[in-house]
Amino acid sequence: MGIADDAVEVRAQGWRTLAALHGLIEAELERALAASVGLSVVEYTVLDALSRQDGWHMRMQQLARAAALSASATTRLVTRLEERALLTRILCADDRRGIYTELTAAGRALYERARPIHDEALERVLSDAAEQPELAPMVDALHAVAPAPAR
Amino acid sequence: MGIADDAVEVRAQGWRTLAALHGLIEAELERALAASVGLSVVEYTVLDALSRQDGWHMRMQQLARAAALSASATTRLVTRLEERALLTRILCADDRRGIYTELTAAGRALYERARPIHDEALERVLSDAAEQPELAPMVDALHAVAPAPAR
DNA sequence: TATAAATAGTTGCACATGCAAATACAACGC
DNA sequence: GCGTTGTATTTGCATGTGCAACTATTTATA
Repeated sequence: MGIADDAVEVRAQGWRTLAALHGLIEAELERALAASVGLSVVEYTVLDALSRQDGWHMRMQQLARAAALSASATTRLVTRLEERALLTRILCADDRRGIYTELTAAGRALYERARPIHDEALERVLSDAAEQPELAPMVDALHAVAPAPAR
Repeated sequence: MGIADDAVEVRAQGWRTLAALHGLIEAELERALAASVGLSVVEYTVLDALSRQDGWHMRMQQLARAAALSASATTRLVTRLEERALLTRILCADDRRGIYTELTAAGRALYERARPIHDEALERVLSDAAEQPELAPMVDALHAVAPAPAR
């Protein structure tokens, strides 16, 4: 087995590790958010993305990219959240194909309530994961990403 | 904003990055595997896990953990693969609740055909990702995980 | 031995997702 | 101006998933 094959095997192993950590985190966030505020992880992701726009709206497509969803899934996700009065659709005048979404007051309030739950769950699952030798390097890398742009 | 808040923000940002990279890789593997051998990523994961047992069987539960799926999803996934004659269920004599699964010759053959496709797609998507500054540290970490146990 | 508790796997059901087709609008070329 | 092409979003449909309830078997307890 040459060094080229080794590289392939290392990548495959790394991908399995990444997937494992991703699954672990997502499952824990899912559990915590569902139990406390009745949100799924994707739903939280949308509220988070919108709130990070701070009062400004987002188009469906941006939302789709932020949530890593298809266009159709995004449509229905937004519909769900709209039915719960957490956000509103806003037809935009300058490009009448486009649709903006914006958090309602209730949406912002629920997000504020969800965020500490989310953050604590994330911290919990990451400290757990850091103790598993095969996951630890991935956890370290997660902490070492470039900081978010200033708010 | 204190250093504690910063840590929270760094974790959140790291998690978004991890999720983004995960989504990127999964989408590309999905595309490549579906197009060439008609397998989904989870299906490939199962064949891979079974083949890595090299001739030995795996219980449903181990498979569920390896694929990060629920027990019920695993049942149906195994059923799908069994219907395509890629693996077989084997009732085990010593614990008659348990069910082992094993690759068939066709399953092993398809896996051998899928593996280079998978590995090339993984390499491709990782080199692409390595060029995006916000993803690069994560990609490096993926390459730095502990090597798999010798085969 | 009999009965209860735990474990492995499967099924009913509701639901979120992706793909492809449809709709509505914008932008470009003539 | 008018048709063509491209883009944004939505809907029909098929499918994969998780949860909870169920069956079969093992293990523990009295």
